Amino acid sequence: MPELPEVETVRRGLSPSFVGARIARAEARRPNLRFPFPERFVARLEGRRVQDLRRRAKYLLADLDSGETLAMHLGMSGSFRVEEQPVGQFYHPRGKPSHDHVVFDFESGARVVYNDPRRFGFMDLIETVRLDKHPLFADIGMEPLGPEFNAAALAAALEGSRAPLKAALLDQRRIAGLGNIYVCEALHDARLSPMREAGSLKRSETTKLARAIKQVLEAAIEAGGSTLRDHRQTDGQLGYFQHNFAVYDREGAACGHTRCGGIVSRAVQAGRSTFYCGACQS
DNA sequence: CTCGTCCCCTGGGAGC
DNA sequence: TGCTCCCAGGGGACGA
Repeated sequence: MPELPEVETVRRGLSPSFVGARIARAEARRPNLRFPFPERFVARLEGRRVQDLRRRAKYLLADLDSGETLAMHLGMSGSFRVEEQPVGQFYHPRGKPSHDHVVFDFESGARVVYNDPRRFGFMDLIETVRLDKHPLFADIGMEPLGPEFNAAALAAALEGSRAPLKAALLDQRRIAGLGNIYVCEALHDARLSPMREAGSLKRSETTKLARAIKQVLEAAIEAGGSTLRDHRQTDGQLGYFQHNFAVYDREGAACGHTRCGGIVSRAVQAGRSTFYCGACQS
């Protein structure tokens, strides 16, 4: 599910519950998600106050007053929901598995539940001062909404890459937080072919692309992210940026660019769908 | 190194 | 209805 805009939407939704709050009780309802939970996971959470809730790439980072940071990745299907009035312990509609895997009960009485049917998400506890050097974060590239991101920085990140543009933009070591949806959308916005060799862009093209990436991400955050099936804002609301997709999941539809007249195509790159307009993206 | 392929897992939708 | 097959927002482990 979640790319940068969805994770940022979740961060904003969770902040009122997390920041400044103390975790009175935590619960992991299984030993692992994609990876095992860290040693003594629950014990290291209980009694801790959350000092800040940040985002880096597609990770949520809750800084605890113990000097550790709870790093959370939502994988493909992870979501959080906030229950001001906890609904109950093991509510399984129609007996189906709930996929509620982690529960945070705060002193305030608020409950935050992490749900993840596919369990591609994971959580870890990392010493805060060493976070940037941790293997999960050491190689992650620049934030596209950060102050250091511009056409020159993008050009530098793509320089020398012989990979298709699509694959290079998905590579978290070059740029952080982009996924399949927003890469497709940004490339269409910038009228660049996903098949272009990443290192071959001219300066005018990296300028257009940098602008498109920022614009698409900001618009998606504004819309509360995109809900294809799983993504919810933490209050249960759907995101609605999917209604603004120009190409993603729109194979056969008309290209929205003025006077283009092209049709959206689907191709497979690196095992994943790429949506683009062959008429105006070059 | 850098690239492409496969795989982890569950559920939803299409097609028969 | 109920199969079966295909596909899905991420990214780590491989092998070439």
